[in-house]
Amino acid sequence: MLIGEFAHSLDDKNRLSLPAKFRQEMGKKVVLARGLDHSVTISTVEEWGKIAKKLSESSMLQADNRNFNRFMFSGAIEVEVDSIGRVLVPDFLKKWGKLGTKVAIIGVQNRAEIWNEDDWRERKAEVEKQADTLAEKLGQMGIL
Amino acid sequence: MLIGEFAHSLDDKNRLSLPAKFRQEMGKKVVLARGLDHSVTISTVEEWGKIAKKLSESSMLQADNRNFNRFMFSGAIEVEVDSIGRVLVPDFLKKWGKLGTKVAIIGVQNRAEIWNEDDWRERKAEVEKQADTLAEKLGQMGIL
DNA sequence: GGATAAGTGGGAAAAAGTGGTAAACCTCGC
DNA sequence: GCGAGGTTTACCACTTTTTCCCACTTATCC
Repeated sequence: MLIGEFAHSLDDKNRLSLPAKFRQEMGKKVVLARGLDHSVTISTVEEWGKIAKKLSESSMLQADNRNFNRFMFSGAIEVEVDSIGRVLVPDFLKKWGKLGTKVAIIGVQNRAEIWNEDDWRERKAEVEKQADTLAEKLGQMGIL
Repeated sequence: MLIGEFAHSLDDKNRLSLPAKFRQEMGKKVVLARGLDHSVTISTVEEWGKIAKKLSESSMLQADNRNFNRFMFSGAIEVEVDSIGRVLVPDFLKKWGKLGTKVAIIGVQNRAEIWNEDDWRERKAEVEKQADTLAEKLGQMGIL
């Protein structure tokens, strides 16, 4: 389980250190891909395999699906984690995530997400604003 | 698994470097063919065999299918990958894909596609615009 | 506060991508 | 049949990008 939030930096060679706490679980190969809301996801190869399988099950007869699959597969890449825990973020994902030097890496269950630091801060603030509502919901669900 | 997006160029001898990440999987012979939506596909010989098999199994009774099959088979060509990873793109495929000097090579699971760089950029932008659809599709597939 | 680990940065070596040259081949006309 | 012209193929060379390794700084843990 990947949890926590980390502020890391993308250097001028597009290298990104994975949080030390994630490294063991991630293994030495990970898959970077487009995520929702212009985030960049980091998954294990296994997790990505599951996603790829689901994607490939959609019909190729519809133009919509073809383009969607092109978008998802072309937007992903398998990268090696180097000897000290860094990965290379390709340009097309850097653009997708609007990533600059400062990024946030957050753990979300079985994947991690990379965010532009400012975007993440805003998003987090919004979520926190809704914290009361959230607590209420959790209460209703009997979780708290 | 062929994934990722790469910007390469088609030189004035119609030579195209395959992305280094694709070379091992592609082997030393590949099949170039007409793809849907005016893309040019690159497949391994094995993958092409599977596609050809499916095509040949489709009903030959319908005139539509017969013509479609003629079209697909006549447009496919087996080419050698040279010693440094390049293939020769024949003129009729270059025309089919409206390929100029700058092209995008994208991995789409079990095949790669060659696109005119501008066409690909536009197509990608179209998908990106539909953020709602993106979330919806991923949701439907149980990816999120 | 010292030791260890984590994160960042940079330089040298290797590989990838592109462009070009020369040799082989084929075609066509004489 | 032979040679000229053009086309194709194989090989070589250059430039840029990527990869690998090492070093430094900052943070963390006893």
